[in-house]
Amino acid sequence: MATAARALGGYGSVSAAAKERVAQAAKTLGYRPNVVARSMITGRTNAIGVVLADIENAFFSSAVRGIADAARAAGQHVILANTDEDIEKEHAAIRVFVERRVDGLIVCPTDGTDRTYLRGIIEQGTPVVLLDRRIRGLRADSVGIDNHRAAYEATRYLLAAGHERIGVVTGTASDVEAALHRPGLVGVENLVGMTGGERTAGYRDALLQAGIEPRVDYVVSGGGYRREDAVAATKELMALEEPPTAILPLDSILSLGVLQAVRELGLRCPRDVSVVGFDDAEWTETVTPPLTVVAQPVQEIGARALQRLLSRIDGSRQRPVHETLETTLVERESVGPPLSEG
Amino acid sequence: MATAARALGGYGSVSAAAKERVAQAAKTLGYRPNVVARSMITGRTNAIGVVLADIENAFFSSAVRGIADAARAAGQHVILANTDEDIEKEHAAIRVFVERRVDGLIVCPTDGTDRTYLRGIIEQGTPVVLLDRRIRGLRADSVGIDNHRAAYEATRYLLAAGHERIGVVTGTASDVEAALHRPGLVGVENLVGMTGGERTAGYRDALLQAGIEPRVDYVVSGGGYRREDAVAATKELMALEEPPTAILPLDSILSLGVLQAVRELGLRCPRDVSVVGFDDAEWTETVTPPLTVVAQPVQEIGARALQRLLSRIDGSRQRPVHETLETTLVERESVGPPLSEG
DNA sequence: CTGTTAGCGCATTCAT
DNA sequence: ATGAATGCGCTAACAG
Repeated sequence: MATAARALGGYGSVSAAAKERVAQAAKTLGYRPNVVARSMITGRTNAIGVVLADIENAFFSSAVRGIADAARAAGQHVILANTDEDIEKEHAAIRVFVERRVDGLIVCPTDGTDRTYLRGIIEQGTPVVLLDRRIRGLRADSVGIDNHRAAYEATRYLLAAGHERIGVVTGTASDVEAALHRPGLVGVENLVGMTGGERTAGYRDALLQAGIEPRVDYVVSGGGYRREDAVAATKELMALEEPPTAILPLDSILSLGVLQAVRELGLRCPRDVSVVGFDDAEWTETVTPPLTVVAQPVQEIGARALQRLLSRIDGSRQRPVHETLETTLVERESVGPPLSEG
Repeated sequence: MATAARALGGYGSVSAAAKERVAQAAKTLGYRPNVVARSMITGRTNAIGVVLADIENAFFSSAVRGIADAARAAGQHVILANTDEDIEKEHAAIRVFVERRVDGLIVCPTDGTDRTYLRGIIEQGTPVVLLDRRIRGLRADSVGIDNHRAAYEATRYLLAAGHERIGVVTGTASDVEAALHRPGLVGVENLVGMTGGERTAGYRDALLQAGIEPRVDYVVSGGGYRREDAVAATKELMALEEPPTAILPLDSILSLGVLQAVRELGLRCPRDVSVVGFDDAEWTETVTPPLTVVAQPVQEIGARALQRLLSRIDGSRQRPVHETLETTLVERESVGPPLSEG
């Protein structure tokens, strides 16, 4: 009888009495609904796919934590895929997820992602929310921070401390690196889906507003987002004829690299170089000196992304919204006055 | 015709010619197999559930990375659940996973897990592999390190440096804390599923072997696995009449707390206190001083756990094996000679 | 409100 | 080697 099914499935209308009896019977029989069969009918799997660069990276693991908590509250499951910033892996992961019939996707696209692939997925009916990165011209919500503004404020903070020669250590993929090196840093913000681009633009504009001409050789990238890359980049920076007196690494791993390079060069922070990092990792107040950072509400970014995805899954058809959460500049001890010429 | 199904599903026998034609037709029609329907028939979902305390913790995110890589190679998907060391959440997560018909489970049980719950799951037919922690009397494989030996060696290293008063900062849940405080630390290793217990036993035995009587007041727990707990625990330790000259924090977050406390107390490491931590987190060589640690091959632990799970899923019925991977003592600069009495 | 019927898309019999 | 028929466990649509 279908009444039993209705009672157990929680749909249609069932009398309270019947519902009670069915629940009782189900318990004694040890009945467990078959979720797979249900999914086949309803077309919903209650699973959402999360596609990111690397779960080992603290930024992503915090984001996933936020997503997972919100998902659990909504009865959704989180499936994970790492891309290592590799576009092939990203596409493969997404393809497999839609084949698996996930209800929706949260993706943090790799630098320079082509927007057409994701466009196809969306048009085909799988809702997508972008996390951290944002792709212009794509009908997808996104949740992140105002990267331009965050970098702008960090730079102004350094400027206010008296620094005029400020270096940036970024982790741009090599194929867009060239674009990063145009005179005056013109157009960096247009690099597709690049937080690094937007942040560099914020840095540039703060400089410009202070009447300082941005120097191309002050923006360096080690090629990847690994610490060794940042170490090399920092050494390159400090080997310049006029080395910067302050450095702005664009994520937490890069900050670690900058700090390491500073130490390896026999320099001291903040006496010889000041540093303002991105992301308030667990170790930021334990390193020497405690690191001043731009903190993002990472868990909340994840939670909001899931929220947005849910409303899309529930059929929301409003035009894409780009949600931007507030960052905080956490002042610690890695910024001091610039070293006077010596 | 069933031939098409056979060709696409890759089972039964099909002539090469037919296979070719079917593949062609499938491509032009844009056919995508319905994984959900397939799962209903085969009973396999190609998904494995991973249950751990907190994905934000570097140990777990590395383990998940290892699991995910191995899973991808095997065509399996990884579903995540965080328990926050809460037994209720752990049970709930596991229940939902088996209801979802995952092919298997990798679980890192919370301290003091009752073994009966998992036993039920296993007997009911879902393979389980334990990660990091291990539960005696449970018919499940486990993958981790030799906790006793790792702590034993770390302690001997400290002993060799001349330390005789060595403190331990652990993160035991409060309900088993009492057991940690028996005179002579007798029986700590029997605490169910506790890496902390085994490690404390290793510490105790190294002391004993050196002819030093273990002191109960040198083993402290802040109650949880948070940094603040370790800060408090360390301060408690250093406030003793005869404070230890070296400290052994039992995981990376706790190490951070110990380092922070040392600094807040105005002490210097290793001049005033030496420290040997567990787990080679990304920041260990960037803090001051670079931290000497017992490193575990965490990604590999995850990968091996998945491997073991797969062979169980494929029907292996051999008796449970407990796999133990090698640890490495990474010497850096946080250990020096003990501070002479003064 | 409840019972009956049909069918989701596939894998697996059984024939041929 | 192939085609036809059956059923996995459930929900949806319809009748009563």
